[in-house]
Amino acid sequence: MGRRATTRRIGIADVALKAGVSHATVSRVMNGNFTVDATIAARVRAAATELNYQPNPVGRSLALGKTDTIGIVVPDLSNPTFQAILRGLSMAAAQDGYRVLIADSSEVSSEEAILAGEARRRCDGLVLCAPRMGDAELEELAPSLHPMVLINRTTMDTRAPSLMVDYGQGIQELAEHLVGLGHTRLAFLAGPERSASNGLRLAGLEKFKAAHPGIDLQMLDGGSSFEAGHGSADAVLASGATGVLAFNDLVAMGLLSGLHERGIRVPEDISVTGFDDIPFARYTTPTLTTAAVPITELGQQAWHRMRDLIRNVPSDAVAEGPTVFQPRLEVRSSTGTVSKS
Amino acid sequence: MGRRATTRRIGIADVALKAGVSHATVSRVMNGNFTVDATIAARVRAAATELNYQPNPVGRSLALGKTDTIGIVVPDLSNPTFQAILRGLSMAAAQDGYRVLIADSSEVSSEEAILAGEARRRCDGLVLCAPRMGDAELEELAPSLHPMVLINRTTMDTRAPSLMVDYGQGIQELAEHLVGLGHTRLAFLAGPERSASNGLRLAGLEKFKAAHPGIDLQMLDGGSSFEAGHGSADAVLASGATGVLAFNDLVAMGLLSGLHERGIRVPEDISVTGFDDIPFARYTTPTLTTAAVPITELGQQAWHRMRDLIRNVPSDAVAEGPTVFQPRLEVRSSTGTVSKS
DNA sequence: ACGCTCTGAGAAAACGCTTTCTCACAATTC
DNA sequence: GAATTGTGAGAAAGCGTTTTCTCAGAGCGT
Repeated sequence: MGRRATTRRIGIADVALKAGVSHATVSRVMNGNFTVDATIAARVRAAATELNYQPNPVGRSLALGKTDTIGIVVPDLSNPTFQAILRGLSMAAAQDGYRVLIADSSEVSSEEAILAGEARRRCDGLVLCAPRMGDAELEELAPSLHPMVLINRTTMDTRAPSLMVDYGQGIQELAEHLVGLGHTRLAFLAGPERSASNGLRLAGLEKFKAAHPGIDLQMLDGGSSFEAGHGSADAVLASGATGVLAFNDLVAMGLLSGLHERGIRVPEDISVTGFDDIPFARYTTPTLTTAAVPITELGQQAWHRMRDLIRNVPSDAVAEGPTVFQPRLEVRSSTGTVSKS
Repeated sequence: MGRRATTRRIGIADVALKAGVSHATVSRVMNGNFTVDATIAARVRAAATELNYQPNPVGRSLALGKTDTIGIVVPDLSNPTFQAILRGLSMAAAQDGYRVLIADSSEVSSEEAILAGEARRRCDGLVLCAPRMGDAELEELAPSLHPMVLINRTTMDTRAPSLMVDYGQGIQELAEHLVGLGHTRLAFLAGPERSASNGLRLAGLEKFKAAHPGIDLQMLDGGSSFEAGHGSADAVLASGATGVLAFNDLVAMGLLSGLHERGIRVPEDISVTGFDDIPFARYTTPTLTTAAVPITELGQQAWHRMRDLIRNVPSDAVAEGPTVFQPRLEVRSSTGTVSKS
């Protein structure tokens, strides 16, 4: 029996005593159950407001079997993409009276499973962003995590909706855009090796290569951060490419900065593209050509799917298969026609 | 009928049954209470792992009177500053096994009080970022929110630690920096009228004016966003100022962009400073001179203070008065010597 | 007047756990 | 050998709600 050191919060019993009724009746009044006589209800309400009574959510949760809270597992809270997902999710959930609990796995993918389970148990559902988690592990975990919404992953467990971004299509459009500007030597600054979304980009680029045999496309190791992009400047220059597809906007911005330091002009000497269209992409110099992903909206959608799951909306009333978000080519000024040299 | 909708989660009773002991004993074993015979403990543990038993956190919370969760109220999750605080807080709290619950007030300050109370009741403590909340309201609310840590606010309730950033000092240093470069006509792009941190900046600038009677310092209405800065470009030009102190980095970046569009060179024609040193500040063109606030560290500190509160560390063992973070002048290339014109 | 349904409110049983209480049994002491 | 300690585990009492069960008493028809 947990004894609180601090002054006991006022509970339903205090209100009941003050109103001269049983706590059952207080509960009924508080929950708008109308099988209570109007005068008594008024008396209870008066007592409640006078004592400033607020029901204890933990007791409530235990009795109702729900917490009005959903969890989100993110690999890295400093990444603008996950920040945006979190924002969209949190705002949409708040509209329906739900709160969001954060579980940041700090890129430690070995912790992800435990973290996810922990968070799930505390909440009514889980949004999982785990780009590095192995397929097998995800598959094994999925049933125990339901209700769950997946971001950029899929699973055999058909109960778990997936929200995907078509990175393959987006990167192809960016590549096509560069080709349209006359570029024939391209380079892709790849993201983290094991990242699922990097895989999708690579697959897209394979298709692109098949469709454009004449184009030279080199693969360069990169990363997913500013620093990675900044550090790749020399490798990019060495590659001789005139058009560079960065893994994402962060990397592109780092690259922009690295090239600037070396006196390379963008887009006159080299064209650079990003991916995601993070808020800052339109304010870089030059402004960044990128593939815009409606990421806040994705966060919102994640909540809507989750809501359907929680409310047990029959699955046939809901789109089956993953929901795919199409990136939109956003041409700005970091790309231009190839310079003849 | 296919599968049963209600697959009851396995609870302590199942483990007790399987191990042939009472649930009290299971609880003892799970909590490392050593008054249990070793062989029985082993049997219980075996049963627990076999059934993959995980204690229900809600039941646990109710019994223990704690949730291992803290809440944070932020006015706007899209603001990089609050994102950074959240990140620092979340990571530090995670180290000690605590999770963070988000309550985004979406700048609706009328909702802040209810939101804060709601979040507080669900959690063991609350970190409050409410720059717009009225002093009186905060004062009234404070006792009911304890344990609480305040960001950039103070209250008479001495139990609530405050973490403050010395915006006044920071803005003075930036102004001094500009004066040192030869600027005599300055402008301050003010933030939101009712924002507490804007007030601190204004107070700092008053001191600055007193110390530098010869300097012309104009106050311009601005805001706190990119768009606000972008939209102020004309007003800035009209002011004739050669050095502009923007409310924060976001505003500065917007201004940079607006000036760029108008063909104004920075820092040759106009010097611009920001505030905060958000991650992107070092990647703008030109890179942004700003006052660096150790904001992630502030988030971390917020947790440490909260932890002391929760653990009931005697207040005399802890620094009294608000903890003040000093911004550090970060000179980059958006400021330069004044051009003679 | 007598049984009948209805209404409304208290008593009590969940919800899933922790922890105090209690007591049987074995191990010590005089 | 009886009284006295320990030891360890079950029974039960919380924690603060919601909700089912139960049952007085009022209103109605015959």
